Amino acid sequence: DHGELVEAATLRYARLFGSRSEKLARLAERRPVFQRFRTEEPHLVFEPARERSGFPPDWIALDEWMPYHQEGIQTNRDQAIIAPDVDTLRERMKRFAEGVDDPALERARTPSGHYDPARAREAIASLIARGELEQYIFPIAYRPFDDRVFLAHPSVCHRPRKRLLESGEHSEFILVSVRKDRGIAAYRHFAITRFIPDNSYLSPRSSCRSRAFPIKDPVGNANFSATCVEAVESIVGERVSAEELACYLVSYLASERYQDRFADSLRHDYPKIPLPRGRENFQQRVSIGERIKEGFFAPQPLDMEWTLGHHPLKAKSAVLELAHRECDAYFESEWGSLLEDQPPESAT
DNA sequence: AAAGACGTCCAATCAGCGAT
DNA sequence: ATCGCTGATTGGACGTCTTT
Repeated sequence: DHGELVEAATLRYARLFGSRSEKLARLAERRPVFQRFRTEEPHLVFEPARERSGFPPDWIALDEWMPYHQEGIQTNRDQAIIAPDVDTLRERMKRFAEGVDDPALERARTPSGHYDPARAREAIASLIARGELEQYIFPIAYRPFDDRVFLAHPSVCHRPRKRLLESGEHSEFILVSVRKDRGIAAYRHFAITRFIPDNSYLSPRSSCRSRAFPIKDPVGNANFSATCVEAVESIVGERVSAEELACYLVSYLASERYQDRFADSLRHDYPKIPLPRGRENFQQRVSIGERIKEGFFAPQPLDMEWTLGHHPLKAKSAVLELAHRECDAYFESEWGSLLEDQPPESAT
């Protein structure tokens, strides 16, 4: 028996950046390097207190807005079963079935605890023999602005996500986000795709997997909770479609202002979005969201550096850039008071 | 049993940096 | 120019638990 805990230990935190000598110099300085902090209920996390308050309590989490959501495709054999087009994939699968040499098939020929190449080869051969191979070839949003096709057959694809494929068939577009992210890079984990996303669409890190929120569920119904739809409709005063609701959410999710302001919360769970203030607010946000959506599907003539998820990109569509600015400006005008929210006093 | 969720861990590769 | 080191990136393996 060590008695009851009377006093918590003093916790101090520092993270140093730079070269070795810079770090040593920083450590050698007299002034304190470490930041003291207190842990906070309920989780008593060993991290300095959040700099800012999180989402306001009445904002609604994305997974509440859109009840059907799933992780993206995880093939475990990208090289073999993902291809730029159907012909390439079909020919490659023929080579796989026939045992013809092809460096792209190396993974598919390597056994692992969860994968038997011999069985996979048999399964593919039989698909080809029955003329059914193409029934399993689907488009995939592999990486940002890099759509491809993949073979959604369980013999070769670790997680083909059958239900997600069905959703994708019904959905005009799909929102892509993540549940959490431990990294230190800015939170930029939001995209709109035409096809169902790969698990690593936003980031290859397994702790930060992409999740698809299709606007229609696997059956083809609007993928929005009845509660949320009713709440929005009573505020707006008329029926709203799945597309409109999705665009409304997009007008928040795509804003870098929003992403930066709530970065701490976004690292721990899904984004949250408030109900609209009124009819006009809803309509304006829907129209901003529509332009963001168009921007994601437009050609990319702008030579500029930006980040989507953890992927640095070198080109951007002019439509998207304009819509992003519009998004930020609107967020600022609507939620300026939240942006001014000062960090709590931190002891040093 | 299969599919889904969600972690840890791993290997290959590469970039930056200071030292040799 | 090369070497060793750190750390990030990338694509994946797999354990464990839950849900279907």
